[in-house]
Amino acid sequence: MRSILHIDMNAFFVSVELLDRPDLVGLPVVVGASSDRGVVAAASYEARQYGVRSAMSGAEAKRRCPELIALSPNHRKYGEMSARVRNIFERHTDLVEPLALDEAFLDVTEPARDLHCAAELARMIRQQIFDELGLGSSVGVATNKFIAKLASVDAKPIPTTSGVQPGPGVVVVDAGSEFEYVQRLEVGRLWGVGPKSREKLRRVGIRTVPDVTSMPREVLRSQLGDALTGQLIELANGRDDRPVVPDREAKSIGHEETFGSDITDTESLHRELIRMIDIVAGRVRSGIGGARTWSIKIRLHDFSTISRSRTWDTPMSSVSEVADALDDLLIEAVAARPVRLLGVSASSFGSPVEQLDLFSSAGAERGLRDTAVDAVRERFGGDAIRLAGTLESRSDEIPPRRR
DNA sequence: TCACCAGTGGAGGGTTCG
DNA sequence: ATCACGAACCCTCCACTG
Repeated sequence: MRSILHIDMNAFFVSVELLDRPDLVGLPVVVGASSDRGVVAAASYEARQYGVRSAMSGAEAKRRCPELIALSPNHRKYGEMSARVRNIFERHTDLVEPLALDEAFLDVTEPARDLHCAAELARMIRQQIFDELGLGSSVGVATNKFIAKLASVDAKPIPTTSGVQPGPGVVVVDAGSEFEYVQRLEVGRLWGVGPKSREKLRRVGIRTVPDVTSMPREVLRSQLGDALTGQLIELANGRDDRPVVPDREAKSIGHEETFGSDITDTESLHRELIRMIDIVAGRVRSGIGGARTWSIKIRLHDFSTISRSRTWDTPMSSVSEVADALDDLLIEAVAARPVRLLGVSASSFGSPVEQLDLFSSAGAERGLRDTAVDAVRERFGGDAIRLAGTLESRSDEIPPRRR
């Protein structure tokens, strides 16, 4: 029997900001949404009393709470604080799996023999986070990841119209009561069921978790496919044997941007492509070195999305070689239509095979050049060198659409 | 020549989550 | 027309291999 904790920081981005702004404690504060086009990244519980939620547009949030205070985000600060929180986790176990900056699973089966020891440990960790960092958190304690994650929601503070109730902080779901615990839920709360799957399930009369457990497997499979069906049945029964995996390796690295206004000319498109490959290639080189598969993602004016990819036999990280191949795919796929978004991503990582490059002098030169570019940027900053293809017409650059 | 099997991997489209 | 971004994962089709 495992002991799993799901720890979730309360209103993380806002709470971190308030450490530097104690004058704002107790007020409706959000991070993000500083312009009307932006969205709320995090909301204080006081703001939530007004119905302000994360992912809400800034305009909507201001409408619900006119005296709302909007702070601009500072991701570096959140990353640093997240590392300090993680540090506290790692005093208690090596089995820490971060889900996001503000969330992690801990497998504490080793230090805590049963769930009640685990709950004691959870209270200690919460206390340490509060004492050392001044931040609030909520913990779910259970025998598996899914139930622990659900329980941490129940551990949260409760915003009501008459004030913020503290919330229990730690919630334990006892071994053996997992099934009962999930039966009360709506089907959309199951991990992997988003708006699309929910609608499919609704069409065959499934709205709640008990509906899932009473439905023949074949009906589910016809709607959702094999993988999701298997997972759904497990979760609906309160079972989840996924392990806590620390140090998950990234399987892809990408970058995408929505343009301030749609791009219509091939020249600008080409320039943006090079710029994005350059960004991704830099991250790829600083990681494992190269990637065999490079993909582009295109969103057209009408929101339709196209992806194209090319896979090489050996890992690639040379901007110009990748660009040569992707540019053809891009021009062909776009077919002169207006482009709203462009993205580049790399996957199938491996270290580039040096010997192969050395036999082609052109390849070797390119490899050396990219490495030299990285070295200069390391010393003088990211803007010290920009690829020639991205230099033209900085003046007519369109402002970013977001924020 | 056709059909089949199982496994693998690429391509392209899509969903979900934070 | 739900907002943008980054990442993981899934499905289907298809080609190739033995």
